[in-house]
Amino acid sequence: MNCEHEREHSAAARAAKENMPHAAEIERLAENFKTISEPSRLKILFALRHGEMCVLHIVEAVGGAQSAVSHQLRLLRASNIVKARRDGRHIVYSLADEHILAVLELACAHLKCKI
Amino acid sequence: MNCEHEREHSAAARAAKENMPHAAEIERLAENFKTISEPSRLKILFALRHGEMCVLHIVEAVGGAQSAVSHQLRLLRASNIVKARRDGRHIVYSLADEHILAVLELACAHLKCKI
DNA sequence: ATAATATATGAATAGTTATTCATATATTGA
DNA sequence: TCAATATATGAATAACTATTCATATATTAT
Repeated sequence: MNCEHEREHSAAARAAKENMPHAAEIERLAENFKTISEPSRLKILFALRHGEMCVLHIVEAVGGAQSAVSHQLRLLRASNIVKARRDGRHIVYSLADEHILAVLELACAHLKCKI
Repeated sequence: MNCEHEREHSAAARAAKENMPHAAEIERLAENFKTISEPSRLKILFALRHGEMCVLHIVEAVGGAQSAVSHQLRLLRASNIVKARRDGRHIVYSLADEHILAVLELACAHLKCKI
């Protein structure tokens, strides 16, 4: 490249290249963001703000088909965004850790929207 | 539904339903997360941690074709995740606000990965 | 053991998206 | 104005994903 900003910005470019996280970490991050980037899955997370719930209660809260919700829960679970425990014939879901809500709140702050 | 947890969890389900953010807000949120859920775009954000950069410097830092980077920058810009200003024949990009890095750091904390 | 309830899953389809290639636009210097 | 540099964009293809439908698995009560 042959850019006049060479002196000003190429140091930033070099630092950026040297400190770039490894591909595997970036892909894991991307995977996680992708998991929370679908409206139906976000709804599930907003629902679980109000406490743990079994699948049919989640279906009640977010709408849609049971099968669809189950598929989405599987993805959320695979990414460790929600956790599940069995209670009798129910599977009770809840948010996996405190980072989840914090990320949602930060994103809402960025968008200046109230949740 | 006919679930034994009716008494225990249905209050949470009702609260979840009543306090569910509007569809438009959820879609805006999802849109934003989707934008930061692709490895190539994440790389750009990690690059811009080190300061503002013009497109060719970003290309240098993250790799890939100029055209691809430009397309990705357009999406990041449309979601107000990066901002751009013209400086001569360059367009200089930077992170749009302090929430961006904060979200990345929270996500990294969740994944227990160091960035 | 059987029926009923709760949840999960495989396959198929329809919709979405990243990348590439070729080209267009915009700015500067000669 | 012309050439060179920097960035953006339209179209096409290939890869991915959400949803639906049908069905499977697991648990409990009778």
